[in-house]
Amino acid sequence: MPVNIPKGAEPRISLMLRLLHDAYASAVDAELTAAGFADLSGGRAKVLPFVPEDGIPVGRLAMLAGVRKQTMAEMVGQLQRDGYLRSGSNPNDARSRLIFLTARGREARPAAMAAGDRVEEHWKELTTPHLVTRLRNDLAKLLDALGRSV
Amino acid sequence: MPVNIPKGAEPRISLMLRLLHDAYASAVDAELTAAGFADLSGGRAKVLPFVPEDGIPVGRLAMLAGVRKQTMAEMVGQLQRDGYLRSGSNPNDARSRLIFLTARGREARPAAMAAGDRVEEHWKELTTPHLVTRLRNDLAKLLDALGRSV
DNA sequence: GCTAGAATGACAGGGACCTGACCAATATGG
DNA sequence: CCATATTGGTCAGGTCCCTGTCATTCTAGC
Repeated sequence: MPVNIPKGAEPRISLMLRLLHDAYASAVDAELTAAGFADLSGGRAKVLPFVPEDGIPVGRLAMLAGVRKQTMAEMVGQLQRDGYLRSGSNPNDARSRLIFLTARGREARPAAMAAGDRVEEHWKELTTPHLVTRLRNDLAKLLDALGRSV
Repeated sequence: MPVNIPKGAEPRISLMLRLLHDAYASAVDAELTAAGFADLSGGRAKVLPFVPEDGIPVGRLAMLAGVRKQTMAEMVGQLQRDGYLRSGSNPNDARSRLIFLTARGREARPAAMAAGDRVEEHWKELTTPHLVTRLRNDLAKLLDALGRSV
């Protein structure tokens, strides 16, 4: 449980962003464990939804998931080791390899996709659907204003 | 520059929280560098505002800053190495040592406090003051609902 | 007084990200 | 058609934060 900060003066937005992000991540982990994929941590699980049947290169996957390609390469490596993904050669480009889902990966994918949804649903129950929707919109607007298209 | 994610379907709140947090952190770093404290990273800078004249133990500092005491111990170690903090013994408790600001620390403190404010100001200019305030409130409400008092 | 439990913090290790420097293969254009 | 830029990926290293475990010290209840 990641810290309780004392009631008092205005907390920094930065701190709240981090705490909320951490809360999200551990909630996703809990969902995945409950769904029988305990070895699929939140960080790695978010990769699966972006892997199409006909394969995808690592760099593209990184862009979709919003991380650097080095990070994605590491995640994909672990997911391969754990049997969720496999890689094959790319006939159109000898530099890159294509990443595919394995049978286990296909099994886990719906759970991975649902986990995030469940967390957001839970947040809506804890507060109001409106608040969560507004939060999402405000985050998106701010990121857009900062030059990160979302 | 931390990734541009493609316009498209709903981005996960989790992703936006992380991207925004990263944006905040690098903006703070930029402010601190501009203020002449290039060796003071955002992570460490947030410690200074919580160090009172009469000293404070590491664990308490951790609680105030919203991190684990191990993390704070590490940060304090670096800040000591870089001359922003010093530690003395605690007359009331032989287990703990008290952390104090050095002259350099006292110099840096206003900059550290201002940096976060400046970033939030900038965000208000980029969007609207109302949006940022609302975001802050919504984050606080959600954290509260999740059992993290803020 | 003395001992059970709480609190302070140190040590060891891990996870999810990042930047920078680099190589290999492809695409481009003069 | 060959020099150059671009793109796909890897290697090395760093940041910020976490958990778990352990020794030391303080504080109450008996």
